[in-house]
Amino acid sequence: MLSAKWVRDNLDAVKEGLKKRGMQINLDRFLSLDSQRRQLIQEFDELRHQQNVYSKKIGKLRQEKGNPQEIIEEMKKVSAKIAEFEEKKREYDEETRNFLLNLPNRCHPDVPEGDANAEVRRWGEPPQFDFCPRDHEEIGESLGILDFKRAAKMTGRGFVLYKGLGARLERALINFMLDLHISRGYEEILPPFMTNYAATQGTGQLPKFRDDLYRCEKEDYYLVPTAEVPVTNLYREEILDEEDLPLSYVAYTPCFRREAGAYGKKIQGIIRQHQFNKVELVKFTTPETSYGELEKLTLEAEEVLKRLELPYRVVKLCGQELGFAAAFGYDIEVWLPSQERFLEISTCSNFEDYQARRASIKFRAKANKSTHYLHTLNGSGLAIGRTVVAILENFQNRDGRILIPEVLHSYMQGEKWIEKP
RNA sequence: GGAGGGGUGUCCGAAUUGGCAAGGAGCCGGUCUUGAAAACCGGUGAAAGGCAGUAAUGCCCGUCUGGGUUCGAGUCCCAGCCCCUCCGCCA
Repeated sequence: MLSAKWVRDNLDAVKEGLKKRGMQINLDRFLSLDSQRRQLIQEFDELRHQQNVYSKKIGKLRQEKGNPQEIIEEMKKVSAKIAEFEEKKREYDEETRNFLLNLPNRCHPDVPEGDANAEVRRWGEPPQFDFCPRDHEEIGESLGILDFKRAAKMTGRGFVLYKGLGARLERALINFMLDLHISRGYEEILPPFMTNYAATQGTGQLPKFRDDLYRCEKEDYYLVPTAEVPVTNLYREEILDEEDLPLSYVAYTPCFRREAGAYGKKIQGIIRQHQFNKVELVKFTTPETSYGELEKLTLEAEEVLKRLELPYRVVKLCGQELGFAAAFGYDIEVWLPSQERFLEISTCSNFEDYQARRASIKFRAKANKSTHYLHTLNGSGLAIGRTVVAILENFQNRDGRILIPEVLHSYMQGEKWIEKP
């Protein structure tokens, strides 16, 4: 979140960000609340000061065998007043906190105006077919590697079951991506797949996006919607050394999302599921280096598509598409032959200090040992299910077989084709 | 799931019947030394926050977390979290 002080001092930037995001939030209400709150704090602190001074006097008097009864009577009144103020202060603090938790991050000046993303670059050529390309759902079912009906039977709508070479392809992709990122300097994390309330609030999913999460009621634990949540919370409430930054992590987790109210052709098959696999990249950096690191992280995610020989493009996210907690971000979109469009397969974001402030993650500066919030970044590298979609569609043959990308052969015990058994 | 023990700074660790949160290690500087270590001297250290102020600074908060009792809580009471030991269950 942003701090009350920052919002107060940077009203124009906050307004600009809200405008780009197309959001309406009443800042005047916040401002009057904030000034009332500060007035209250001053009076409250003054009373506390009085209490501290006189309490010491009472202690001293008692040691000298004097009678402090008169002061005690007087201080009872002060104490009662403090209790009153405390109640009010709690209300103000709560209201301020609620406001700030529901305020999105600011927008970086480079975030495009309007409601359209801006294309930055393209790689590869969409494949030309001398037949009508089928969509992944049809391909998957006809090859017997995807089973939606039986997944619905054991769980419900929005789940899928991978079989045989389909399951092996999914698993191969997870390992291929992890190995690639590890070889390029990322450290692997295998985190818990559930997080507690504080952690889930730290990255911005709570309280605003409560309805998008699966919750274990008894423990108040949340199934992770992305590895970003546990991995960013690695250092919650910690102070790191500047020399140790940037830190780069890669983590595989399944992701669980309720996705309430999403239907339609665009998200058919395994494009949007309640459970999907993802390999995620997370970085902790200093404020000075975060945008440079975002470029590197994005290229890292692109590298996966290059090696899989899948055509894609990169777009700069406009304010309305930008995540709630992000200040700036790119989408990587892979070519989808059946729909003749690009499909989002990775979002790479710089959260600046928004998550760090929520989760209280700081670093100690080398120069003067002062502490500052660090910057957090993340990006999918990549969403596994959608990568399967892209492979099935882009590498399909007239005869219904699927050519497995060469880099995956060693991960699939030499299999080169997915075909009907 | 049950029983017991514990949580104070970067680390170790005190604080009596409730009354200014010891001491040590470390860190920084110095003396000594060819250089270092050791020793000695001095300094520093209770996070992070918050409020006021141009600032120096002042004040509030702050002993795992949240409540409560009290003029006053590290200390007393209640609830919770985490760690350790033992018992039960268990892939």
